[in-house]
Amino acid sequence: MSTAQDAEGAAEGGTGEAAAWGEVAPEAARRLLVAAVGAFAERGYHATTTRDIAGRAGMSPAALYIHYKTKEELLHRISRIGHDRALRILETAADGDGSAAERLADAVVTFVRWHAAHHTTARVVQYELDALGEEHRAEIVELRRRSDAAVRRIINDGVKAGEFDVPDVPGTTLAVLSLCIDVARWFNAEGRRTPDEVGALYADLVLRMVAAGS
Amino acid sequence: MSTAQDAEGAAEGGTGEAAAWGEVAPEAARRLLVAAVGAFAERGYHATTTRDIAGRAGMSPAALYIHYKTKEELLHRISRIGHDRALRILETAADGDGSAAERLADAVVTFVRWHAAHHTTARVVQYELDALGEEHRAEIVELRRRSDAAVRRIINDGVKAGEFDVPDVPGTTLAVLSLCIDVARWFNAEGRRTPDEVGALYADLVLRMVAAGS
DNA sequence: CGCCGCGCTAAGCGCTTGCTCAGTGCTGCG
DNA sequence: CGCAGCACTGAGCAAGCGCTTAGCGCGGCG
Repeated sequence: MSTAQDAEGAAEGGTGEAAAWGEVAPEAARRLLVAAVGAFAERGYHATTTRDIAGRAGMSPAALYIHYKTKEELLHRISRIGHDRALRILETAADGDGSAAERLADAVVTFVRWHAAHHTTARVVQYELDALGEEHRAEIVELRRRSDAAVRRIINDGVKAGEFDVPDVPGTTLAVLSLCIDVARWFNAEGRRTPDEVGALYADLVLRMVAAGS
Repeated sequence: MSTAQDAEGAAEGGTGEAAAWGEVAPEAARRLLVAAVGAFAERGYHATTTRDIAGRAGMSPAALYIHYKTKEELLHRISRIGHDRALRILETAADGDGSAAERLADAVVTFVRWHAAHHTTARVVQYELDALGEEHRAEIVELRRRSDAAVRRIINDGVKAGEFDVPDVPGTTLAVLSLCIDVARWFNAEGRRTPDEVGALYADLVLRMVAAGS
């Protein structure tokens, strides 16, 4: 059985922050992107200067503009890659072949673990949407719509199969995604919980929300 | 029986956005504060200029500095008032005299309804913490710690009374608060759901999370 | 060897930012 | 009426912003 964990595992070989961006080339562009993720996550997009990003990447401010047209394009690249990964996690789980409860638990465990393990990236991806330009934001919003659809599909399947008791499917879908996304806001790498622990806790809570196994 | 709804009701007479800031005087200072809430919620603190705020309040940029020392003080005032209100809602519910399930439902309904009805204010209050200065942030963090304690107290009471089945009380407390807070991010006044509907939906979901009545 | 092309830097342009200050008009008191 | 007090404005300062441009150093090719 293929699980959403496979999607997560296949997406990145290592566990470090930079290792997750292996697909970005050339190396200087990747360094700038990783620097931007760190700066955006720490201070927010608007409070981050191009000098800040270039400095973190060990380059002069002008070097940024050889690889990216604007500061906003950097944010768009980060947001696009992050949303692609998030969507793949959820669609892989939704397309799995277990019961609805198994697929929902798989989706939550993997989605939450990614938000916790990559909470700096996730914070930028989830909370800096408004800083994107009109067209870029529209593209990202479409990806989010598909993420919502994937989770709703699992819950709908569970209701039809009699596994779940969910009076308000769209509302519960929204709440589940909201709960998982907000992990990026509060998760602290120095805290007591590991990403795996948070994933397990949240999967349990979400299964209770849909009243699975009652 | 006194409920958290009383705390919410007593805090503000009307339903409009400006009516919620009745305690702020004089009138010009209140107008500036309401303008700042709108601008911060729409574009974020760092993307908002003092000219923006003054313009919305129908004043010149310099007028802002008669009532507030800095732009950051404006944010602090908003954050302080909002956190006070949120804390009062949760503590009133926690100190109520119903069962743990009733008090938890009361807390969630009222807390969520406030986040939905005042989602512009709540967005600033919940998502612009990092923009505060060192000392101001420490003051606000303490209020948030007390909010967490209020919710944890209700859940602990429910566990002791045998009403709830909660393996991880701190983790579940965190999840409940996170779920409610994130309402401020996605709630849209033009959307299909009213604050009351979201409050009722969320109270149901949270009671399921603590396995009340199983 | 000579020199082309590419990645990068130093310097800086035009503009906006948070914030200041001298001065203006209006309100209320004698 | 006269003037003091105060909320407020017009103009603008120093600093910092996103971004541009001229030119430098260096590796590869004829």
